Amino acid sequence: MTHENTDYSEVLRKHGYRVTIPRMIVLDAVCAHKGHATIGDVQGIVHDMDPTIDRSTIYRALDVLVEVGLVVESDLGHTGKVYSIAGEANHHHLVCIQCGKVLSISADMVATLKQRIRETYDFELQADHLTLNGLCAECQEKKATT
Amino acid sequence: MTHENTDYSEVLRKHGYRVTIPRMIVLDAVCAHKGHATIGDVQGIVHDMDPTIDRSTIYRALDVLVEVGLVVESDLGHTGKVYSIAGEANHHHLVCIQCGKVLSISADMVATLKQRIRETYDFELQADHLTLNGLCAECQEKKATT
DNA sequence: CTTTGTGCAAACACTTTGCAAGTCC
DNA sequence: GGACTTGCAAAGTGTTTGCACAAAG
Repeated sequence: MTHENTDYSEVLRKHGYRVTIPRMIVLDAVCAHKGHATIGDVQGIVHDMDPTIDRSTIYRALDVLVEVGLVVESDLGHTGKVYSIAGEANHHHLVCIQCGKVLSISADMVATLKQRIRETYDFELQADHLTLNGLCAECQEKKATT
Repeated sequence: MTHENTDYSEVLRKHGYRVTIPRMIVLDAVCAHKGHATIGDVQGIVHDMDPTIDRSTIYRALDVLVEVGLVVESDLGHTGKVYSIAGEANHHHLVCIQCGKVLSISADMVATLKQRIRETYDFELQADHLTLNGLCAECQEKKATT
């Protein structure tokens, strides 16, 4: 569930990258902020752990972590890019285009759609962190009242 | 098909906005660039029509047009925000997270999912311009070969 | 004639880059 | 020791804002 057991050092080395403290901290930060961490979130957490780590380093570390596959980058639209530990439970997101609220839905909800799209278009929907936009219950009401 | 027949002047006025040349041109630009226009696209087209129109004006005009509902703003992730004329045919998008390619799929493809999500979560998926991320055929191969 | 919209320029937030010093292997 | 990384500071990007002038109703 955490990344403690995964040999992330190994993964980095395998890709020719070095294992450094800033990278560990950035990885920890993404892990700590369970769920989706915006760049802002990550920067905040990293800053708490070690204020000397530079913003640019965080950007570069995230790039590396995404490239080696330890971290997944998704785009929830409203919020900008978000980062999460790879290999977490499969789940998708309903993002309200009005208020930005995020709901999680189980992967099997979209399983049939996924298969139909694969068959018809030879297009493989994202396994985890698929994002679906729309209106949440409250914002539907707000819109109706207007 | 174009916005010629719609009384867009009326729509603007109804919302308390004035009908101005820059706004018309921005609307024309979105309309001209059939499909999804990025902000860059719009700026380019507008600049061609009238180079004196300022960037800031375009941003403001788009905001207004989206607010009154003449233009729809969606977020395809990779490309950033895109704009399209409201009321065009319903269709959704498959966006490749690798190469950014965009495929269109018909609305009824997701109809059942849409209904299930409405029933289960009281969440109304976007009627048009829903965006689904994943890997296109080519990028699946590329990834497999790697 | 009053209110709203525009162009300009400056401010802004966010991200990227170049480089010397520091760190990992 | 040599190559990769970092921090710093500076340069980009793309977007927003304040304000005097122009235009719409």
